[in-house]
Amino acid sequence: MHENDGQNSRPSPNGSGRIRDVAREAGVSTATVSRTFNRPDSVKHQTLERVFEAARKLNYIPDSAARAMGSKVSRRIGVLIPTIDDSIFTRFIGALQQRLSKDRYTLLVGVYDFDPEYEANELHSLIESGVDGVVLCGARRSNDLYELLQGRNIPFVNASIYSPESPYPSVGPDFRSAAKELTRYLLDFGHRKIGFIDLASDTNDRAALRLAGIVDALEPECLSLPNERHIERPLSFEDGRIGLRTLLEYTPDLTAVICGNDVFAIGALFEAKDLDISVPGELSIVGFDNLELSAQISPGLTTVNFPTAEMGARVAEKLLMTLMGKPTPHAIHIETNLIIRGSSGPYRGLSR
Amino acid sequence: MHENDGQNSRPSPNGSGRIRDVAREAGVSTATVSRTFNRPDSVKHQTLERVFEAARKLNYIPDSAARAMGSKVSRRIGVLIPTIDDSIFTRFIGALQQRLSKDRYTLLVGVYDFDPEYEANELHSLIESGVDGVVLCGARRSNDLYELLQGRNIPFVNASIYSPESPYPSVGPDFRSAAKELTRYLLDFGHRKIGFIDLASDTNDRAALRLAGIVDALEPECLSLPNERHIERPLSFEDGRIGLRTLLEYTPDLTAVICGNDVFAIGALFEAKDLDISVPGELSIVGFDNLELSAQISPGLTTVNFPTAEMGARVAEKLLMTLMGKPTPHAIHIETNLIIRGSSGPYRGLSR
DNA sequence: GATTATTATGTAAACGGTTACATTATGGTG
DNA sequence: CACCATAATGTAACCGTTTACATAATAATC
Repeated sequence: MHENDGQNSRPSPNGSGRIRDVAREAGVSTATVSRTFNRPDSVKHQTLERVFEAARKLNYIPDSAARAMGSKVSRRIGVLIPTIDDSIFTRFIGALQQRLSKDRYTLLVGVYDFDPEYEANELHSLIESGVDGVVLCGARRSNDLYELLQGRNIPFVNASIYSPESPYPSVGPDFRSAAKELTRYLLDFGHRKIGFIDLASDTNDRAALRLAGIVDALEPECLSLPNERHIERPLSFEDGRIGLRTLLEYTPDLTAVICGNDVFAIGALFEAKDLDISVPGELSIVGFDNLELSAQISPGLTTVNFPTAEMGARVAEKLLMTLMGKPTPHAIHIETNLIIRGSSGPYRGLSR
Repeated sequence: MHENDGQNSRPSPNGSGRIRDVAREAGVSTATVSRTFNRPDSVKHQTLERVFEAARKLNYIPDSAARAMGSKVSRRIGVLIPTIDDSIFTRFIGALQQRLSKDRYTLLVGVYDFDPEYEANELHSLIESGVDGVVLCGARRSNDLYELLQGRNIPFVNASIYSPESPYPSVGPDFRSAAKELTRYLLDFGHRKIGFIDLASDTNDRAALRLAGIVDALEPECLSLPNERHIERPLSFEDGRIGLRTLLEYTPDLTAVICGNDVFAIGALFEAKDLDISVPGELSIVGFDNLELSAQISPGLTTVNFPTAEMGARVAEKLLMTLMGKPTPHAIHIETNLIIRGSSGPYRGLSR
């Protein structure tokens, strides 16, 4: 009864009405074709085969825009990252992607260059693309953005930060504790004049937390972090070099530098080499993140391992749960651990 | 005459029928709202204002899926890159993105890990997302993919390769000539035992071209590149190290290594340092790409500068032209240039 | 001021799927 | 075998825009 009527069965002139073509070819209705792809177990085995065969024959690729329209769901997740030039973030989105694709979700990436205004733009653009959920980095951002998401009922997760006290869900490390631990490690080596290079802490809460953690460790020793020993720079190897030079300018007897991430730290390491400062003999340099490069370089970089791949998987899972209406922990802690390599050691006196 | 009728003017329960809400609020038809955003000069100034005001008030964000459905155009471009872990590609997509956004196009990125099968999957997924155009890397891929694109009339550009003789449009450097020039540079220093580390040349035409270029330079000198001096590895610093170790195992009197990209080269540089081989005294190491890191490291890496940011802009422009139906050159050449730094020099004899 | 060209807006039919609901086939029971 | 529960499929409305075409407003011309 459902066979081709033979008179209008050309597979559409150039690609229009496409699910209909498959339906006609297989001799079923469009609803059945749709079900075949979306809920195969609700379709009789034999019909399934016919539809698959027809789809294959016609080279059918469903139109996700139409799907999104029809179903009110796009199966797309958006993620906003501050930069794509730090492999810590590419690892993260790689892991996100991988986990999401298992549930047939697709990832849309927006990059905002650490600029809150771009971040807002990119979020709008993600929403325009119809994402079902959003992943953000950190928690510090304009209230407007949170309201935008909540107003549209778009679930989201703040990644890269662990903030149980925040009203918003989060998955990430406790940078404050990690920074404290790292600083303690340096203090135990006898370092007293410690410098700090990081991103701008006013727009970046991770940087602010690292700063707080350092102060946490310094205070019991009656030490502090004066302004001239706290440098904020944009992110690049070169800025790590600049950071170190600036620190040394004001504090020539500096004995240790904490860098908010390994990019700065590696830059500082290069600069130390060029300045003929022996590491760790005269200067200890430590970082955050544990990039692949940090293990390769020599001396190896002492750093705080930040398992962003694991974080990506956890974030994805949390978001997927939320999308399925299942409850999830409000804040998930990602463990970091101190990795000690050759770039740090006891203070051994200056040769400068 | 078009004012609210007052009885069903609630701004939609939770976000449905949205362009209608703006239309109602502004007292115009949905067509006018649509025109307001898409061809503002076809709308009377005063109406424009009213619509913008209404849109702002209702926090209107158009639904791009619906737009795509209605207009048959998504204003999305897809790009397929082999990896996101090499900053040469992040620079590239950054530049692409930037140029495309000027024309209000959005970029969708797919990563295929140098695996042709993934590449096919990702291309399907891009098409499913309704991209208006596609950017690929290199030209060597299954015919099916080309047919898929052509069958659907989706314009595309092969980036990272300059192939005027290919039937497909391309924008990129001439790796063969560049490799030849780089090799000549080493030969002129007296190097005769040269090793080569690169990606797998069977699936990667850029690697194949670099290989060909090296051979081009060696042949006139009656030299060749025996198998044991040609290593193919996946892409990572560690694989650069492995590559160098393997080369030295079979050819202990190696005097120079050409790496297909700077990641390998930097890995090799690290390995040389760990093996106490002086660079460039005992061994010259050169690469391709000119990463930020290659200038920072010491010794600085001699390499072939590959302006991927420029390439991104050119690729974007070519694709945009094509989308507007304007003719473009079939193949565009991106200039590379040799950057000489400290990692290469005359052969000065072994201490091994 | 009637007529015509031009500009601004409205009307309604697509676009390609999904899905609630209706209908038909299938299989199990007494 | 009539009856009913269940499984499989079909019908058609709907999602939020765009756009061809129709119509209304405005400007230009005589």
